[in-house]
Amino acid sequence: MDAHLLRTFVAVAECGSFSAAAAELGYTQSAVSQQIAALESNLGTALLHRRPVVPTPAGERLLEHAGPILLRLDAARADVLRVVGEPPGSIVFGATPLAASPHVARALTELRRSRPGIEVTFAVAGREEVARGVAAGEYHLGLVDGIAAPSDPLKLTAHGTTTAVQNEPLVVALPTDHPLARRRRINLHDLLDARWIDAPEVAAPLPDLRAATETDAIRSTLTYTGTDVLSLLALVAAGHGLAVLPASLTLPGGVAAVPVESPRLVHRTELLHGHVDEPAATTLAAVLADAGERSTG
Amino acid sequence: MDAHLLRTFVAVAECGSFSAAAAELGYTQSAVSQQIAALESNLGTALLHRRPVVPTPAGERLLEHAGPILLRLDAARADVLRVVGEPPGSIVFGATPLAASPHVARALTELRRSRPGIEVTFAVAGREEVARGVAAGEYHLGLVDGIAAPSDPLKLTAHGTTTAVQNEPLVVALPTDHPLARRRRINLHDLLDARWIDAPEVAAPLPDLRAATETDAIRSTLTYTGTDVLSLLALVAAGHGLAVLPASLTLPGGVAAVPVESPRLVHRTELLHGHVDEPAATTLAAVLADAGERSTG
DNA sequence: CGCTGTTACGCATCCCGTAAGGATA
DNA sequence: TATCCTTACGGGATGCGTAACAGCG
Repeated sequence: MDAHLLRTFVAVAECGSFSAAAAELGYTQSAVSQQIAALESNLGTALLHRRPVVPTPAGERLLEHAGPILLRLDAARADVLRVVGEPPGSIVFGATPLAASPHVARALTELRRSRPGIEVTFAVAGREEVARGVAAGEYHLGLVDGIAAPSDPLKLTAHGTTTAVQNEPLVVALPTDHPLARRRRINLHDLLDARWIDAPEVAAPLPDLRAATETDAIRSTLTYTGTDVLSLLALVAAGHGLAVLPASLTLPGGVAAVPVESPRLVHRTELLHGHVDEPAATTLAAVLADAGERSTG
Repeated sequence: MDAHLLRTFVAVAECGSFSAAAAELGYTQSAVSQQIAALESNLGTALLHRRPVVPTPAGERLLEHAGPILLRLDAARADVLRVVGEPPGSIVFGATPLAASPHVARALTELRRSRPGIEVTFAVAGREEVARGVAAGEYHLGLVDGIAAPSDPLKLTAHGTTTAVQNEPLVVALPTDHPLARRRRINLHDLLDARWIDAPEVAAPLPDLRAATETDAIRSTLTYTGTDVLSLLALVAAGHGLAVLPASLTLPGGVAAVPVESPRLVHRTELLHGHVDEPAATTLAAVLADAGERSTG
């Protein structure tokens, strides 16, 4: 099970085509075919159906491992190089939208204080991209949000250190003219029939809500893949569907927020960093966590 | 960064010798030398000092990643093979000592109920061994204990699914004639000057206590590497040192238990399992967790 | 000198690319 | 027939082992 075999296997599975994967990886179709054959022979089982190219159950299982393994290999390399290389002249800071908005200003203040004159780049991206980028050394620090049971960690495929920065309650965002908009609190089980907006990057991902409510009844007719929270809120205000958001978000007109009472969930923010940035990251995490404590009581 | 290069790197680092690692892996010394050279050239930095053979800082960092990567590769293979292979005719159940004693009987009852007539093997081993064995498919199920902040997960390098089974308070075990033995509760910070027994497999590991108390003052003059709890308690009764244990443990004469009030820590037990055993594991986890709830209030 | 790691060199293997073959729509 | 994956085959690179060499006690 060589690493590059896993890499091409992932590429083939993602592309759904040997030839497309070959083009993407710079191989010939023949080489890709041979590599997949080698992997299947090594494991003694078929991993892909052909025509169409779809993973077998065994292939699905391997896919679950392959991504994290390859990520960790990149993380290992990045980590070793960080030990050897000089400290970076600038800091690249990745954050998911719902993590960035409450924390970016404070993080910048702390970074300016601890490393005067240093150049900082903020990049807002999706959860997987931030986790991957921090592991691979492209970002020095990352802030990732998500929902979880109270005190549970986020389920990230992260390979550096993760530090909890903030836990805060959740709210359901709904149009102000929605019949439930004036409720004092709400139970997600009462909203199983509602229409949800599937906005995995700027709201609680629906799969997480399904897991938390232990049902797959939560359904959506509108998917929003962007990273701009205001756009999502405009959709909510226009009645296209509901979304679960952190309570601290300041909402524009037309959108009401009702605290989620059950199931017990929190919006959690975690700071990720590679090993070498550890001292700076520790104080940064402390500052952010302290701010989180104060703002959420 | 090929997987087998990592494997030989780990072996060399563990053996502290190229030739010993070569013997262990079935290579010649020359091959090992070439492999390490290839890895170092690939990463562009030295990983090992020679004579004596000791990891460089970069090598230390790589070592932190290499173990989990190799484990995960084994886990991936085991997982794929489980999908393909037939369901096992017998179940191998691994557990750490402090996880086994309260749960083994109940787990056996549940396994007998869910799979009548099935043959079950219980193996008591260290934390790393159980986590590794479950990932590699040698054990079908594993119970691992450890200490953690309340609701925090254990820090294991596990690659299957982990489910919390029990959280319970901690006690300090001390001889009945110890001056603090009649206290109603105790703060670990008051015991920094005490003498501790370093028994990582049958008591709270001292490094965890140091991390929790945020000091490295906790020191030990006696190490116990076995997996028999009673032997440790005999050492405690004889005044050789203190140990932190789960509160539910029934203590023999000569040993007193004082609840730990601060820092806030719990003794946590988690069930590990590979993917394929999921249905059985889920109900087993539920049964164990239910029992834990009842026994600890 | 004895031990251990490195370097040189030859050989087997592996792996990719080219090109031909076969299966499916 | 067109597309896509597989197979056959050749050449280059890789990687191991043998053996000679070099540093350290």
